Amino acid sequence: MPRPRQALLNRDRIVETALALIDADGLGALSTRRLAAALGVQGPSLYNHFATKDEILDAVADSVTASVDVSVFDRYDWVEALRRWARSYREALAAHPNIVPYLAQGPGRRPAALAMADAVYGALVRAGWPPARATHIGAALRYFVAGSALGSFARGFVEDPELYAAHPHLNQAHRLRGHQHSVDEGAFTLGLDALLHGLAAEYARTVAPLERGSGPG
Amino acid sequence: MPRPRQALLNRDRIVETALALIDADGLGALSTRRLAAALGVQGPSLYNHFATKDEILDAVADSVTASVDVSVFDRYDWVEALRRWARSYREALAAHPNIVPYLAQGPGRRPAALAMADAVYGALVRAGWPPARATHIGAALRYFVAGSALGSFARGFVEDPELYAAHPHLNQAHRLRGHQHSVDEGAFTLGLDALLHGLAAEYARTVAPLERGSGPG
DNA sequence: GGATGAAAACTTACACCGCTAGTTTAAGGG
DNA sequence: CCCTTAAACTAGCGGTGTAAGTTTTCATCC
Repeated sequence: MPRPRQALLNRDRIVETALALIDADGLGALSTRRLAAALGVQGPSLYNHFATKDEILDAVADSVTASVDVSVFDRYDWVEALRRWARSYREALAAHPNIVPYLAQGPGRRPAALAMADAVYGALVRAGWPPARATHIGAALRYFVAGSALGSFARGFVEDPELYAAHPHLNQAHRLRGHQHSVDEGAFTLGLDALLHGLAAEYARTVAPLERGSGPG
Repeated sequence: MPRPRQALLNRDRIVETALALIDADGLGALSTRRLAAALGVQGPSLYNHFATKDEILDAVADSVTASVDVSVFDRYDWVEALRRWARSYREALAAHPNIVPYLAQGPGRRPAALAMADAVYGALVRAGWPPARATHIGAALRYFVAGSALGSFARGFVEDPELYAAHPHLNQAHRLRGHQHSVDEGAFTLGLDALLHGLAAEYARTVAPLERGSGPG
């Protein structure tokens, strides 16, 4: 089949299908030939639309990042905005956990990831945090969110009671998988609350005193 | 070459060499053939010592986990123990960042990872945290540590000023790579302090009141 | 409106991948 | 001493990313 009258592929369709395959079978199971087959096409045809497989993965990763709500930074104070952003970020990643190891390498050159970094950093500086501190806070939150989405904590444990016999405190660990959602959710909420609580305390101690009277007016 | 008089391979040598290759060239660059070549041997010979490549990676991951200091849980109160454990954990991972995506999938059946989970969970329960809460705390800390080691935050940004021109707050982002260590370290310290501060606050509110008078005596 | 060049599919092919099967020889136990 | 097991080998299978070159169609310009 030479050039068809109606193009069979376009970047969006490739990205959508790739994400679906990654969700279904994992990052390792995505090959150019399998992806092409799912699109009704031969493997090398993809290279008319993307230069490398990594470029496809970049586009997939950015499509996930794009679904994170960063508008919260315009509508809430920095603590509440961070809380809502972190939740939205985690939801976006948890919906596609298999792409997280790739995505977590950093924003690189992905536009949605850069826009998100910009929004977070900007909001923190606007709130009065010194630039270096704002960077640290953004990084710390990203650490936590990425870690929480990277692999389910609960799914990391095997459903085999015998395995835990030698470990005195893990005798219930084989049940974790059954409570995966509540474990992962509870850990995330606890950690996020603790992090924000701690950050608010530092803000009150180091930033707020300087802010008083330095506002507009 | 048939069975040699002196065995050329053993599991430890394979694991060491694999870790060195992963450190040097990344997880993706480790192939059985390359690993074998580095050991002066043909690819399939590895399968006399490990059943699959994943089994090799499991052993590599566990050798990294094994260097985490969990003795702190016997020597310090829970807050200080968590702080020191998290630092030791992060140091271990940050020394071999390329294996982290694999390792972060959870303990699975790896003995050192299980021993670590046991120590953390046991110490928290001993301190009076309810079991479910202890699980959450261990998970939250692991999220944060794994996220921080997964990819350097600073290294996630490209050293190309033009890329950030469109983002009003990122005009200094291209300098992040140059301050990688201080950025990553600062973010980790800030986040860890905030997390522990928040946890201590919740402990004082919910656990400590019950502990009073319920100790051995 | 016919020539021209780019675009989008194709086929073929290369080097590499994880791993299996079968072979050879040495080591070690009865 | 024999026999099993172990540890290296070679050969090879099906799969991978992607480069190269082919064919045909579409869009554009004189």
